[in-house]
Amino acid sequence: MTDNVSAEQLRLLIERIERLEEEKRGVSDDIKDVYGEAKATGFDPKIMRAIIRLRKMEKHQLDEQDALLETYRQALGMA
Amino acid sequence: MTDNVSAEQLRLLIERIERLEEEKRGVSDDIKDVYGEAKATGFDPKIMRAIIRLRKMEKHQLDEQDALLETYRQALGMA
Amino acid sequence: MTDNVSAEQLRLLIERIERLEEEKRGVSDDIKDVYGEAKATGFDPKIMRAIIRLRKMEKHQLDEQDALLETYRQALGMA
Amino acid sequence: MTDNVSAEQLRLLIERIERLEEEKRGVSDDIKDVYGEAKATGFDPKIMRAIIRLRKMEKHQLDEQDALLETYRQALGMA
DNA sequence: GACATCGTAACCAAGC
DNA sequence: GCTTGGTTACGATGTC
Repeated sequence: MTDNVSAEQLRLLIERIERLEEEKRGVSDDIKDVYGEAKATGFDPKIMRAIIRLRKMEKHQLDEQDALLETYRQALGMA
Repeated sequence: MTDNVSAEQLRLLIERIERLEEEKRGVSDDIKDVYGEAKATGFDPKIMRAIIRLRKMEKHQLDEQDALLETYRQALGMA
Repeated sequence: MTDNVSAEQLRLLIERIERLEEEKRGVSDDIKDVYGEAKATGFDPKIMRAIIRLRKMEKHQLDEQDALLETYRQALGMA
Repeated sequence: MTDNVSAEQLRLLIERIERLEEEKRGVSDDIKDVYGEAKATGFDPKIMRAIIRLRKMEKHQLDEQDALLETYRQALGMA
């Protein structure tokens, strides 16, 4: 870790991460823009967020139920 | 903040928090004990956790739906 | 788990856990309240948390961590 | 929102947001992958995060924070 | 004993 | 400016 090769490796990894985080921030900004656009069109962002959260939760709950079912199957030895 | 009164206040607040955190750790340990007991009785903790998570999510989703409904009512001016 | 006795046992265990988790949430809320009180008195919660963390942390762990961080910084040429 | 045109608009906006959020999740996963890669190479992800945080942080903020923390420590009689 | 996953806690930013 | 929601980071737990 003290030699130059490792330092260079570390630098590259960190820069890759920083670039990806920037990209991520960009997407976040895009999302914010869409909310702004929606608001300008007359929709209430708060309601939109609630709907999206609910849709996500419904999906998530389905996944959970599947996982639970699978867990039971394994517990019962039904590979 | 530099005087003794404030320092004493700060010390008391911090000690209260530390005591509460200890109490919290105690409850966490109790929970762990119940899982241990359940396991010893032959139940699978993993399944139990899945069930509890699901029950919590179901409740949470009901709350969300209520909140959404309320949001709509407000948006429509139906206090 | 298939017979009624086991099902009843399981139900009781799960309810005990759910009750304990609720209790735990209560203590967490108490902690939050103390922080709120501290903030209202003029103390900075963020710094308070840092202090509590410090008091909890073994000193030598702290030193180790600082040393490692320093090593990395030097490797990257950060003053 | 009550007529079909608005409902359709709303649907499109929500789907755009959901698509962007998925994209964002993808980038987050990429970041996680890089950390995993770094770990496999022998670097400590925790320290890497600390470095990235440092690089992001304005230096004077850092100094201020240290000074304040020091003030509190002295007030509490922590060496 | 190391890895991955999950749950929790802290931090931050946005909205009211 | 205060509060709330979202995100990130950390620690613990269970697994392989």
